Amino acid sequence: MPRPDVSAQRTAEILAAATETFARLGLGSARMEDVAAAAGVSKGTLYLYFKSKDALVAALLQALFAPRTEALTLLDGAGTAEDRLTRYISATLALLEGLQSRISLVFDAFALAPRNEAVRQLMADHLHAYHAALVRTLEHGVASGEFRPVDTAQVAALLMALFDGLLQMAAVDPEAAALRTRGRGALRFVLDAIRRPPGRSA
Amino acid sequence: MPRPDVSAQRTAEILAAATETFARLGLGSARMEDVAAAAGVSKGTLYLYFKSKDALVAALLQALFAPRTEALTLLDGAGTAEDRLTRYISATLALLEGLQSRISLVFDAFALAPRNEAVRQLMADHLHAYHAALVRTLEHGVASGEFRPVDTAQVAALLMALFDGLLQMAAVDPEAAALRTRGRGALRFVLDAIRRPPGRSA
Amino acid sequence: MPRPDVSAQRTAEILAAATETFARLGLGSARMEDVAAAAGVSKGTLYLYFKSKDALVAALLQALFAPRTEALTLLDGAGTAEDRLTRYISATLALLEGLQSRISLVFDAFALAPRNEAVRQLMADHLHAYHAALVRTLEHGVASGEFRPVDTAQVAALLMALFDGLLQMAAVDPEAAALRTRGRGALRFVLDAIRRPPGRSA
Amino acid sequence: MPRPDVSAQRTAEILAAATETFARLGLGSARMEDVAAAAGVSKGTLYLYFKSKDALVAALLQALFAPRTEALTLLDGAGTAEDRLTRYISATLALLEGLQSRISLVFDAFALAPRNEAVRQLMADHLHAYHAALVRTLEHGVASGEFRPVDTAQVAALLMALFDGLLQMAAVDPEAAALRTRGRGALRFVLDAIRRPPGRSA
DNA sequence: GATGAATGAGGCTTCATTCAT
DNA sequence: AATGAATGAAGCCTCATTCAT
Repeated sequence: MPRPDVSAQRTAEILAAATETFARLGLGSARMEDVAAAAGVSKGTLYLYFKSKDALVAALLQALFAPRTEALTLLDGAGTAEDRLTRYISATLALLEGLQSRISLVFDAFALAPRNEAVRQLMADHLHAYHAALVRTLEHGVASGEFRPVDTAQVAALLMALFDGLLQMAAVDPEAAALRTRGRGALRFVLDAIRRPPGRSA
Repeated sequence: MPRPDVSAQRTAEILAAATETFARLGLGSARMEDVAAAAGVSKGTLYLYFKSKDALVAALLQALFAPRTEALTLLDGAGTAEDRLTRYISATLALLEGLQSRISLVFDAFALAPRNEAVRQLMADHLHAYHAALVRTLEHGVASGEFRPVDTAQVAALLMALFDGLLQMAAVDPEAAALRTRGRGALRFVLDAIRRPPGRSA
Repeated sequence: MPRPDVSAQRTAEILAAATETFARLGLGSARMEDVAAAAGVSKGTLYLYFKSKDALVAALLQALFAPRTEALTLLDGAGTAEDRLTRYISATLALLEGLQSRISLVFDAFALAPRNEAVRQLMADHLHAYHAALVRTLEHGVASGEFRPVDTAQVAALLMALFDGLLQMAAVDPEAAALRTRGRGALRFVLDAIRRPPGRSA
Repeated sequence: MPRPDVSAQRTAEILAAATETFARLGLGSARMEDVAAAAGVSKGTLYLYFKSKDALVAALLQALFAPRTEALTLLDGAGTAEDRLTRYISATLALLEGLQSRISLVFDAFALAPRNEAVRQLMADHLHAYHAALVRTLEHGVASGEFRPVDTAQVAALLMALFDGLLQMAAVDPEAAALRTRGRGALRFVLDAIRRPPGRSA
């Protein structure tokens, strides 16, 4: 009776412990010893699962961004463009709130990006996928007559900037509630601005 | 008669060299040796002007945010609210473009904030002043009939998020031109959304 | 009826793998993991057959020197002293050529000797047996009138130095052919020098 | 009044301490901490003078072989070929006796050579220079009629092997006196063998 | 003030060895 | 017997900081 894949489980445990530890202490200041302690294993064990601190960080950041990238599929789901945007933003805001405690990792990642090709690639890929999905949705809305014929690339960038910016603000001044409120408010603001006035279409 | 304050000049030189060096190598990775070399002084001299690496970093971040805070005075200048916002954004975008090469410092600062009270305070103060100035300007616009009666706090947060978010995106995918273009586009978008329709007021 | 001693066979396999691995990577740099991989067993298994890395090394070096010590019996065989020396040298040169790829082990052993009593003893025993056998043979040659009445201890030391020295040179500058050629040349040189001139005895 | 070149002196001190320490404990087992303690400096200081343990070892081995290479100039001095060989061997034997306590370094070096290009090059260069100088001297002796027309390359190799072999034997069984005695005996033996019989030339 | 050699605490990583399965 | 995951001691190296000159 073989044990369940101990290796994969242990990998996940270490990744979770590393995420918590690096978020708490910072990518640069957290020591591998801290991660080991948090994971309840010895320092040496860490190196059975990850080649180096750098590799652990890379894996961790990948895991950190994966759900955000996955949430993008909501933008290609069913319903009006506005439905999709609303649904996506709800999901993302929930993610970001769950991220709250690990938020400094995102900034560590941004700070690291210019000097770490793996990290830079990871984030660039995420941002491009993000932008492309938003553009698709906005174009769908424009084509269906839901939205005015706006510059979709521009508005997509604006939306991204908006939400990333909110995240940034939340990091410095964490009023947990505000993030969700402001996020929804920001979306409503943009939708109001691009929505085709109902009467005009007649 | 003592020479003009040589000390102050040397302090500024070190600060400039530190800014360049920390931006290039990262707050965590840059060594005091690197800063000394960039400043053209010895390592020991650094400690005559700054008590420690932490103190140097704090001073540097303060200097980094100072011009952005100063630019806020443009929001309280003369002219319509739209004039002021436009003027302020132009100045800020110019600052940000000048910051381009030091952009990762901002992320380092954000990453550091949760674990360094001095840094956190610095950034919180900046954000609060920023927000307050925007709110004042927006309220002025609403009062003067320039803007529709929007939730000024909400729109102020939105504008801040917008510009910080653009900065963040520029860091990962630096199309130098895009920052200014997108910045102006974003402002226009928001202004279009909040501007009172000219005919309606009649 | 138990199978033929599986243990002994496994021990030999591990020893062979260890020899190859330690020769390739060096006594100090090769890891038990490397040996295990080369032997096709797990790391743990190594410790079932050898108490420690040190014990494995000791066993390995013993095995490395054993054939050289065994070859000494050729010096006590039948024939003239010159026959015996020639026969012995041929066998030894063959051994050394077979050793070629493991030659660095010999130097590792020499380097280890002053700090490892077991190794020092092993090598000292070998050298003493070697010297004694050469002296016996040379004395036989002198007694039989084959050789001039040389200082046999001195010539024995010289012969040993000669062959070990050739081995050393081969390690740094491995012209495979040279070892055998130079070895035979060296023996001939010495034999020419100590052989009693044929005419003189009349 | 500038101090005498402190740096060079400190470099030499560290090199001396490293030589002693590595010889005593072995290249692989000695820790940088041991070297630092022997040199009377801190671990960090070592790295101001040598980039890494490897670099320190390389420098040390270079310094170890340098005097032996320099002694080769004696082979190109004045006098008969026999004079020169005798003079060279005396000098070398003196060196080797002085080397006695550091002899295991030589074997460490031989063991390292196949896996460390810098070391291999160093030793190969030394051996080639050594061989070339011996050949020149022997050819001079042959040309002047001092020596029989022997195969000089072969005899040169033989002489080198002889002395290196004696060194090797001394390492395992260090009878300090023996080295010098055996060394001179070996040289005399070879000279007797290659010297042109005085009567024959008539 | 200025220097830069020296320090040593501390981090990352390796690897011989153990032991539960 | 065999395994290989886990351990943790120990080594190399870095770098913020000090201080004698």
